[in-house]
Amino acid sequence: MAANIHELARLSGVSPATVSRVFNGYPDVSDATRERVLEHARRLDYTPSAAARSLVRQRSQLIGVILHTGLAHPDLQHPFFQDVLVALKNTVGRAGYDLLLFATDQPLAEPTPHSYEKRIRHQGVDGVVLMGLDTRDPDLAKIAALRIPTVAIDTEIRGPRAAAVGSDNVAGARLAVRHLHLLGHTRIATIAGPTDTAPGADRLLGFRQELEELGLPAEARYLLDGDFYAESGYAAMNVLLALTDPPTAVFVAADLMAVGALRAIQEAGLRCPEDIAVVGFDDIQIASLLMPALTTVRQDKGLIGTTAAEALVAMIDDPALRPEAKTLPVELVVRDSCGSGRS
Amino acid sequence: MAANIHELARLSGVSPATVSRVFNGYPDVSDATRERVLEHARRLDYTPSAAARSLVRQRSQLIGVILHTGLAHPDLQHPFFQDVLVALKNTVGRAGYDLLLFATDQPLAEPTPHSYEKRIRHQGVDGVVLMGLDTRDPDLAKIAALRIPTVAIDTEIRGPRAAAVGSDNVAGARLAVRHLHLLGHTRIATIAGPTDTAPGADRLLGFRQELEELGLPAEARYLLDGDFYAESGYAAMNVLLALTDPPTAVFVAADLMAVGALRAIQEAGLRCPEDIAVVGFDDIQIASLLMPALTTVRQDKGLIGTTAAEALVAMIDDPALRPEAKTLPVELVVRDSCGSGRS
DNA sequence: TTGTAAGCGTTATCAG
DNA sequence: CTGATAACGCTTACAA
Repeated sequence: MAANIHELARLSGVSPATVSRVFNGYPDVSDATRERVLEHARRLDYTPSAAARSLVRQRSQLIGVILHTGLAHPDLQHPFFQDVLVALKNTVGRAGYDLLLFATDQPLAEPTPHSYEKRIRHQGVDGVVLMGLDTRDPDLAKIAALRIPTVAIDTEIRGPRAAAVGSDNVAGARLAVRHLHLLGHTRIATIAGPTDTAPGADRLLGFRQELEELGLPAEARYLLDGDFYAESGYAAMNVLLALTDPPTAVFVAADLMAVGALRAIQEAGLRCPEDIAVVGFDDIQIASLLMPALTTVRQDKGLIGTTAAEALVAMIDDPALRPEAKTLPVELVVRDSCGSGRS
Repeated sequence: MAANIHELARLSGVSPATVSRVFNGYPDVSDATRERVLEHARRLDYTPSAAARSLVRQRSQLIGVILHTGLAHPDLQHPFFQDVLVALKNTVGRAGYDLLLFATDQPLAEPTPHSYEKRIRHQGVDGVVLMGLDTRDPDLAKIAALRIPTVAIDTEIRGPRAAAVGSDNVAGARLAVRHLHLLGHTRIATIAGPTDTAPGADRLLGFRQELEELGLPAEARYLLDGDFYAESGYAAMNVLLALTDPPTAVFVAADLMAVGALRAIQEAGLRCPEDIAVVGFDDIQIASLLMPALTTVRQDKGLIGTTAAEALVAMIDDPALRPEAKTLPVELVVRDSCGSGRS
């Protein structure tokens, strides 16, 4: 059915080698020959086989993407990842790569490769992008040891060919806290993300650092845990509101959690920002349309994806390149949920 | 570096053919041999090459996923698609397939395959999933003509090996309208999705059908267009509110648009549901945490993904299987945004 | 500028 | 139960 290079060569009256040259853009083919081959290719609707090409070239033109989608952290479902994925897809696409999304890591029939690290080698991907992996995920080290160009998003990673890309979570958290303090708040709480993720840990770190710099105490009861998802923000805020001396402001480490927090506030008959100010993190699509519009720390998700893609392609192109971690700037977007100062 | 089957065969003292048998789970290998091969494989950390295997088997164990991510419809960014993608990934993963996410279709260097249809053939994917394609996208027909097992999500498609999977959008819309009418509403508007998408068109159709069945007029000024995203819901609702006789209820064809609509209502100093009732569609993660909690038509996104995956795998396994369109049931989830009846 | 031929790492067919 | 051997479709020296 599908024509191959021999068939096309035969019809064009040339050798397969010449056809190959044409399709790989080699200059040393006469224009006449090139035209003839291209013409026949069009008629045959010829498309070279990626498998055959990968085999001989030892290059797959594939970027493996690993998203941890365990039950505990269904990360692909977090809006953050979609934006990054789109940017990634577009940028590597421009460089001639496609994305291979690794499917479940549940054990399959025995001899089938199932660990991420095996799958990476099995598919012979030219580069790897890691998203949503816990900082201490055992796969991290195994993958880094592969010496395949790797970029980890929002995760620390060490290895000769591995780089991390992420937002400046510490600075972002500090920005948020500082802003709240500037507005007059001193009883500032946080609803943190999981501390076994880099964003979770770093945003908490920034929260503490800024509190300390401002001379404010970091009280344990003002320090709640969430999982980055909406329900956990709702639950945590309810705990805060039940305190005898609830905070007047809360730094919520993710917008999605802030949605839940906002609801808890309103359900309690309180108002945001009058009774309690909220600052989120991420600037997801709906942040500006919530009531009140959410003040938040904006991550440039597109830039994260683009940066990761570019770093990856650069590493693939230059085997000697030693990757460096990239921390991208964030920005405080002031809207209504933090009010304009304590009255 | 990476050991191949010959190396492993040599070390194990058998032929490559036997190693192949072991790794493909053929029964006709003595236990002793099998053990020996497996043992050496472990020591070598051997992983078979997907490219070589695809080449000889003419099977890639890859499912191509195409998401239309044009500027007009950044569909991957819609929460709906993430959930579907996760379910898809898990289900096909269990059957031994990985997902190939096709990157940008912007033209690349000339001879490189760039149209989706070419890329599908280039990669030799065993099946294709289409998401977010407009009903009349020209790629649709080309892909369907490929005779590669294909499943289109939320898009009509015709072809011997192509099936559509989607929610019952018509029934869902009717459910919503009927519910509003039951609550006493007669001036019911809709903020529709793009009518060149199946969900957009069908939800509008259902809206109209139910209105007609209820003997209610479908007035043009109560019929607004949106693009499934939040901002468009905000804009459309503002138009509705500016009418001299605004509707008392609105069926919004997507939850994300409903978020915007809710904000417009509140900004106008009106209350939902007291002044205007809202019913959404999708039941996205935050729907239950909005204020008011959103009444909506729930799609089972996981089921859509799973169903698509299963249909695809079934088609791949059985070349004679004629696919049939699958329309999955939806469910009205009553929360607070529609009130409990007109007072 | 073009052709020949070897080889990329597997699997499948056919003997034994 | 196991081993040769011939593909699979392409690229790439090396020759011409």
